[in-house]
Amino acid sequence: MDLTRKKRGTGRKKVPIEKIESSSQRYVTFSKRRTGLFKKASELCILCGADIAIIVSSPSQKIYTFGHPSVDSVVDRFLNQDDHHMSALGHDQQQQQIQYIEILGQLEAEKKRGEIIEQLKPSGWDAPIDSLQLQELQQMKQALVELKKKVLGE
Amino acid sequence: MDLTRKKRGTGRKKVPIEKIESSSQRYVTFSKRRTGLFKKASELCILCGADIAIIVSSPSQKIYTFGHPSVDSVVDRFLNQDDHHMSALGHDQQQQQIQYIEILGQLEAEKKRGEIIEQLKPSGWDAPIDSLQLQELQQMKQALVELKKKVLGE
DNA sequence: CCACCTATATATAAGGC
DNA sequence: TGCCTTATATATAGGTG
Repeated sequence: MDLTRKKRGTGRKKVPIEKIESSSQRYVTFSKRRTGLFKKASELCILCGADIAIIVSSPSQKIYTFGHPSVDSVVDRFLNQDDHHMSALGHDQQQQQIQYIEILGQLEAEKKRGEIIEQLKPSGWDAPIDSLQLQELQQMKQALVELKKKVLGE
Repeated sequence: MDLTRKKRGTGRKKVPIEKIESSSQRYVTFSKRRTGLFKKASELCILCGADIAIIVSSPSQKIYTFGHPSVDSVVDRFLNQDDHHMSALGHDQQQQQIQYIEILGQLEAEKKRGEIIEQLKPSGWDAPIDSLQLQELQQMKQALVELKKKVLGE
């Protein structure tokens, strides 16, 4: 072992959260991170007794899935939640989900400036938050806490 | 800053990948890791241009989802795969998925040896599902509202 | 494309407020 | 109940075989 201890590999470097242009590099990253994502999911299942279904569609349309106990069972439970009838509202709200991702990207791209904060200004956003959604809010809030930190100067 | 530099926090400790007994601790971990999982997913979406849908069912049956561009679109593509009509095979393959998780546990326990890994080869599976609706996005929306307020500076 | 390495970037388990 | 800090455990980008 260790015959010459020559430095193989230059170590990890920071990569901005934006689309990777090099297709070959993008594929490598996709492969590694998909594996990591599935591993994280399985750990969450085991540690907390949660059930999870993940469906990933690569740029080339190939589909990969992860499911515990199975993709079916989890998706099925999701469908049986109580509402098959809210499809009309769904569309509008999907935009919110997309926004979440875009905001992540924006903050990442311009975190050095404090100008972004202006752009995020909500006009008259206001909504009653009942206890049921409190947990969800907490989760999402946590998600951007560090981004906020970066924006305010990392 | 750093008036006393007293050591607050003992730092992260290793936690075995097995069910967390303490319900309160389990909840904390579930919350943190779910957030982390969603973040990883969003990064994968951005970095590689992938589309992802994640459905998580907590031990208490509460459902959380992540989707880009939306849970619907991804699940839909999943369903429309040319082979989603082979529901018969699904069952058999589900076993492999379960195995995947179990093997990860073993890996964690015996990672020092390099012989177990050969078995995990997740690829595309299919599932007999009809259609998918969503409503958790409502919560996402609420979350975003709160997040924006936070970013704006409380 | 897979397995393995190294150097770093990130995620997070514990505690303190 | 939440948020923040700190010390570590993990995940991974870049390279090699």
